[in-house]
Amino acid sequence: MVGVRQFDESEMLDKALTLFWQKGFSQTSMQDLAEATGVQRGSLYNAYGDKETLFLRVFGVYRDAYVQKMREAMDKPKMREALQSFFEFVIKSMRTGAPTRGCLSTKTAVGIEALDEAVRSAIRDLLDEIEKALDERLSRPDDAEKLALSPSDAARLIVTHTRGLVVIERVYGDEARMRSMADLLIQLLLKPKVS
Amino acid sequence: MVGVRQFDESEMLDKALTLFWQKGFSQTSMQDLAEATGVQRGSLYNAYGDKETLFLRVFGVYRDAYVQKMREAMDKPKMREALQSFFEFVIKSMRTGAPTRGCLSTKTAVGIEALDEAVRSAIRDLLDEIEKALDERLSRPDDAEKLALSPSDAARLIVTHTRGLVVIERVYGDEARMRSMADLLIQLLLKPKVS
DNA sequence: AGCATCCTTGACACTGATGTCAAATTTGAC
DNA sequence: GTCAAATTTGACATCAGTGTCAAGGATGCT
Repeated sequence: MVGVRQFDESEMLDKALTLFWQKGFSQTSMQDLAEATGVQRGSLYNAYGDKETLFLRVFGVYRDAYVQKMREAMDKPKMREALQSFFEFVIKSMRTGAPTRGCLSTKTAVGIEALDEAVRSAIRDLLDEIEKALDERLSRPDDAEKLALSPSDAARLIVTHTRGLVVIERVYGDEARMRSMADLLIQLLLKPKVS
Repeated sequence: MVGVRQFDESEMLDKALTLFWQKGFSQTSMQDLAEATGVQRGSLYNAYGDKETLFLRVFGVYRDAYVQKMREAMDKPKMREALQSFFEFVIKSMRTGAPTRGCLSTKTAVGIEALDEAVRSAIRDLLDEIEKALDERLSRPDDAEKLALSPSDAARLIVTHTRGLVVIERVYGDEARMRSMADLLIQLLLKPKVS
């Protein structure tokens, strides 16, 4: 290594993530990123080639952190608590920041029109991971509650539902409403066991 | 009336709607609109002032047509059929075009970052109308099926769920998956009446 | 210390967007 | 037919974005 990178990559990616999350992919310019990260535009182009490649790198950071925290949230013995905690994490994640940042993957999925395959597939991977984590958690038997659907069906339904919450957040900005929608779904999915 | 408009406004709005729906608000330029509608850019500026005002006008057309067709779809005697038909309409609406156009209101809601109040409120109105129509339909008693939630809760949950379907459509482009998610929700909401 | 290599920096070319405007044109009303 | 009012038209000003590049600057290795 001779000419060596002057900036801390991980720090830069974190700051870039904050910005992409806040503003969305299309509406974040390389100039914005340069200002927010303290790294010159030219250096970013030198390191990543173009905006999309940089985004994909940032998205990887986002995804890893997101999935890990989500799994932690769901790691509770009782199924109902696990689901409540899952939704709490999901909602809190969107409601952070001012203005609230929403959901990066959804913003990207819906915002980019010519969703090129690399980005689309990154988002798909994330949703697949979320679904998988849910499926695994829901497959654990629970003494007190019985799932109204198969774990895999329930997992998919929950994934779809969380995507809906994202949109509700954007349109109404009403956290109580989001919680209420989450509770209703849990209520439909879990029936107390009849002994 | 002295200097009179040369273009057919309703025809123009229809074509503009097609374009906005296909490409989304941000990614549709006035130039694009001029080409697609056959009306010069200057004329559009003369008639509407700016892009957002034109969009709001177009969105009105979209909304009226959407709500009307949705109400028609739900106008079936049996609740289950009404819901199936509702979801069929929603899904078909998104899956039209090549590439499929998705959902205009959601694209706009999630795509525009600095969602100015006029646009945000137009979208909110539409979702409110959808919710209201669902609530009304679900409030009709049904001989054979019993709703697992109150009509108003169910209506909101369905609205949220359809927003989720939009995102699934964008990410997976898988119509079968969308139908399956719709069916699962119907299944959870409707229990055959126990006599 | 010197060098090769990579990074950084600022300027640049290019493209495409929005919104403005004056001049030309159309057309209903008298 | 003439006129006034609105629309149409094409050119223009302005701005912001992406990506490129050459020159200058660091820095690890020998």
